[in-house]
Amino acid sequence: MAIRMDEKVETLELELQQVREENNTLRFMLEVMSIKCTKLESHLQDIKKEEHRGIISSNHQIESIPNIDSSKRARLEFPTAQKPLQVFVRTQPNDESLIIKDGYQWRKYGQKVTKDNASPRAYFRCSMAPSCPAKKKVQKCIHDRSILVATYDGEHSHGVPNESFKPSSSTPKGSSISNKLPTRLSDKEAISTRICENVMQQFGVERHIKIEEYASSLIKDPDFTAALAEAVARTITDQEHKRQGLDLNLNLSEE
DNA sequence: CGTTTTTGACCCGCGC
DNA sequence: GCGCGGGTCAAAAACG
Repeated sequence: MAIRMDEKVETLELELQQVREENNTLRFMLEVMSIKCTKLESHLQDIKKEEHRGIISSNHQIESIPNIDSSKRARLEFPTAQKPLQVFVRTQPNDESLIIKDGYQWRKYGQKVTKDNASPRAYFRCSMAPSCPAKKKVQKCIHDRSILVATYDGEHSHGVPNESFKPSSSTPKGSSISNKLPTRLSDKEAISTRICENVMQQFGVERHIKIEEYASSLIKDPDFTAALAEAVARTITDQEHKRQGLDLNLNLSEE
C-alpha cells in the first residue's frame, strides 16, 4: 500500500516537474516576445520621430499646412487613441464559426475576406433593439487561430440583457459543454496578444518578413542580449522562489 | 412563413 | 482618375 502511494507521489512529482518545465518555457517565450515587442515599438517610435523631424526641417512653410494634415499627423502620433473595444476570446482551433456568446443577440449582415488575414471577417449588428447602433466585427487572430478577435463599435441603446450570462474564466466541467462557451483570455494573454496585434497593425503584414529579419537582428543587439539575460535570470529566480515557497507550504501541510 | 445567414454587388474613402 | 480594400446592402437560400 505504502509502495503504491510512493509510486503515485513519484508520478505526480514527475508530472509536476514536466508542468513546471513547460511553464518555464512558456514564461520564457512570453518574456522574449514582450522584449521583442517593446524593442520594436521603441524602434518604430524612433522612426516616426525621425520622419516627423524630417517633415519639419524640410518644410519651411509649416504654418501653411492645412488643419486636416495636422490632425492626420496627430492620429499617427497616438494610434491607440479612441480605438474601439477589442475582446479576445479563445475557442476550439477547429471551430470555424465566428460566434461569440457575449449575452447580446447579434445578427450577421456581412462577411469579408481581408487582405491581412486568411480567415474571413464577420460583421454583426445588434438585433435586440431595432434602433440599436451597436456593431461588432469578429475575426480569427492571425497568429493563433484558436483566438477570436471581436471589435465592438457603438454603444447599445438598451440595457444589458441576459443577467444569467457571466463571462466566467472558469472552464465548465464536462468536455461536451466546454466547446460551447468560449473562454476569455486572461489579462496577460490578452495583453500579449494585443501587443502583437498592435505591432502587426503598425508594421503591416507585407512587412512581416522584415519584422522577422529585425527580430533576428535583435539577438545581435547587445542591449537586447543584456535585457534577455536579465529576463532569464529573473525568470529562474522567480521560479526558484516559488518552488521554495511551495516546498515550504508542503512541509507545513505535512506537519 | 418569419427570421437568419450567405454572398455577390455596390459604395466610399484613401493612396498613388 | 483609377484601383484597391473595407464596410454595407439586399436578394436568395437555409433554417426552425
